[in-house]
Amino acid sequence: MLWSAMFQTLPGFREFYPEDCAIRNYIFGVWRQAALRFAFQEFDGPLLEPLELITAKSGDEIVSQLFNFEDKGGRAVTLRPELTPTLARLVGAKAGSIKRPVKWFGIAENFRYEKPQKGRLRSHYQLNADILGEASPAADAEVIALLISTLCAFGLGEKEFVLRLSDRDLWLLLLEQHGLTGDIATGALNVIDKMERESPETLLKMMQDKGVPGAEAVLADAQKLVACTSLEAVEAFFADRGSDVASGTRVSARLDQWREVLAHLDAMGLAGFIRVDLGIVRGLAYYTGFVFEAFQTVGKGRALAGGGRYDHLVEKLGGQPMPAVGFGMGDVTLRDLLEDCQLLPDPKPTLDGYVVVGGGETERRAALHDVAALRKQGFAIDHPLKQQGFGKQFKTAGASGARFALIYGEEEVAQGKLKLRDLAKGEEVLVTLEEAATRLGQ
RNA sequence: GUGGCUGUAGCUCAGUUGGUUAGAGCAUCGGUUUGUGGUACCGAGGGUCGCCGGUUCAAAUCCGGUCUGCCACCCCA
Repeated sequence: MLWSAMFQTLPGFREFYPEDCAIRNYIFGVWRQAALRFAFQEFDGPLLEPLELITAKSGDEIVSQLFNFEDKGGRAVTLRPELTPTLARLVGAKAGSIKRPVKWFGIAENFRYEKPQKGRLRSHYQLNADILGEASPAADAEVIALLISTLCAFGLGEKEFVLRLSDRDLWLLLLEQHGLTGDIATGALNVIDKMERESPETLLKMMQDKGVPGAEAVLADAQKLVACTSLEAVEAFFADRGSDVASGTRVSARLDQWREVLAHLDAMGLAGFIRVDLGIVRGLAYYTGFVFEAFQTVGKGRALAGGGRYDHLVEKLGGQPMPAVGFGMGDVTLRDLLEDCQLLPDPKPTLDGYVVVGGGETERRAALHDVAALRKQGFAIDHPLKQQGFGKQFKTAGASGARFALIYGEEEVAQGKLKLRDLAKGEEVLVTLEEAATRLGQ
């Protein structure tokens, strides 16, 4: 109590007692296994990065949300807020010699200096998976398939989440047809991103504040596009509004890419998860094509993961041009959801045996010898660290969750054997160490 | 960053209009039980009532501040 009164955990940080750590490891394990099955390779980078690496990607405004400081060498550094800049640097540095496509994933602790709230802490873990060096929609589909499959590996299904698929290219084409390009178009996109939450009046005002000409017409079209829930509807929308030949050609080329992604996912049996939803824009300016979000459809609607294509980022961070697509999935929201759906595994440790020892020094030595031998063979064995009565030891053995109690009393040790008690069934057998190992292995 | 709510044992919570030494259940530890567990019974440990200050003869209780957690906004890599 004294210590906890003197030092409390920093705001927005978590501590992992064994039960929590077991859950964390379970989540990491499922993430890793899913990514490896998709033939992604694991990588990692430094927790601490030059501040500039982050601002180069996201702009100077982001500094207010970073855990940044000056190190003893006078360098401006920051705890990493995400893994993508590190990835871009690693891949960019070897862009000329690396085998493509690059399929990499990382499980990283990320930090952000924000006011903590449930589901949004100052430290969280994230699975990141990215494909670099492949511009075709097959790469987008592969990444999306991994995202969906990963969530399914936890036992989640179509009832629990959907994947909302959108496209910044399509939006930019539409805005271009309205004569909007560059910063004005980006500003308009930021407003469109808020269409779900804000009233039409507010949106119009926001558009006008950003200096978007013809804001009313742009918004009217945007509403129609957001209302589309299928690719056919999107096609019809663009066909109805008409356009010049050049623009029309680019729209139809883009729609071909949509068809490819959807066909790919359909062939993998994942079509049921996909929702065409142009309402997803994602605030980040660096996304260049498809953007998507896994959105939970039970309980409180939250985004479980998000990502998209970012074809210019590697080049921007000093490397060579390299198309890229990827996603990030945080552990906090995911764990909350798994808890709500009761999909978390029993956190009890899986012990093979717990030793019960009676008598004196002879029995204790015999037990310790066997403990060491069984552990060496790969079994998880625990034993009492102090002399206790049999009753007490059996109580502990039962509570430990072990499958067997290994009993070393005077009678057993005198015969050079031990008694094996199946703690669930209550059956006991007198066996040698070798026989015990055989039974533990079954 | 802005606004609101919140805080008593490891956990869930009682605690009378301010009034002796702040309680319960669960959990933990010990015992009943130096050769047989989950049940039962007995017992113990564990709190400067989030922290600091103020009012008062007297504060867990009233007032102010502060920190934390939660909710909404902002932001969302």
